[in-house]
Amino acid sequence: MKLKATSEYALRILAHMSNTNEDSHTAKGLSQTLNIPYKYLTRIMTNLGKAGFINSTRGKNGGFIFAKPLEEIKIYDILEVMNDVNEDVCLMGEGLCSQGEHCVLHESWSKPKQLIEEMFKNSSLKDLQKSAPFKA
Amino acid sequence: MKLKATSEYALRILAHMSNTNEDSHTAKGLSQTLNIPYKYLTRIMTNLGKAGFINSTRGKNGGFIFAKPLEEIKIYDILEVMNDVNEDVCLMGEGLCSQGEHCVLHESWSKPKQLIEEMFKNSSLKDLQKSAPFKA
DNA sequence: ATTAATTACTACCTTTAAGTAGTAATATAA
DNA sequence: TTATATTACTACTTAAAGGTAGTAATTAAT
Ligand code: SF4
Ligand code: SF4
Repeated sequence: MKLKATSEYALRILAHMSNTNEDSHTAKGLSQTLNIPYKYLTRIMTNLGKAGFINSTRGKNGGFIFAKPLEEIKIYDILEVMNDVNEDVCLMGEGLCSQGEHCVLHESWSKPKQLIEEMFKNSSLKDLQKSAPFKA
Repeated sequence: MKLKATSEYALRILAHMSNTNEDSHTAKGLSQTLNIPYKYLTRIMTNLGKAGFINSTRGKNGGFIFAKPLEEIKIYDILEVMNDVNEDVCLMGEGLCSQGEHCVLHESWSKPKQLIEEMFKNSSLKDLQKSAPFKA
């Protein structure tokens, strides 16, 4: 049970950005601070920009800043952009189950999954702000 | 939140085997019934055999049968063999968090994860027997 | 203008999971 | 003993995720 690397990176980046009061962050700085490969990070940043979470300015003194209030960026939205959401998946595959009957594991699998999904939908970067205790 | 295809296949196969009272199942039959690519399935079966879950006999009338009582085959064991367990992973990566403090999402992420893991550890194929309502 | 610092884009490389192909080994039955 | 039905093994191919390299575009400072 694990998000993909790209999602973890995105969350780390955005959580860290929301954590600090610097108004602008450079790819270089984020890469070093958060230990994420520079080139890979820049691609993620571009995607986060296209998704409307952050704005970027190029050139000297350039960097990234949030494009909207932190409470409007839900964790779920981030995972969606990273192509990392899988709702309603049977633990044995997809579309396997005949409707009506459920195997004994169904609830124990789908309930906790739903809890996590709800959490992702209900929490925003605002919630993470000042609360992500990174080492770096 | 999703197991890898190989794990899903393995669960489907074993759940189905435990579901039917045929004493032996062939790769061909399982492949057709469960809609799993034949060649891929045979490799999975070999692994399940090496893991000690099933026995195989080759040649005419050959096939696969369980190697031990269903209650001794835990879901978790199957996922372990399929290399699909990830305990104690932070939602932002690994080894990131400074000890002692936790971010606001930690519990909402790790608690449900733990529930699922416990379920995997506590339930066996015996539990799935006669309870997996497959279409096929 | 020139230079330096930055993001954006395009294309490639590597690794891992998923899937396929061919053949060898084994067991049964005719 | 030959044919047939099966699993086991080895090697390849494909697809997707993760990661790298080089260069173009943009901005600001000098
Ligand atoms: S009931 Fe069991 S087999 Fe059916 S969808 Fe739920 S987990 Fe899958
Ligand atoms: S507290 Fe938050 S950042 Fe730290 S390990 Fe838990 S989920 Fe990750």
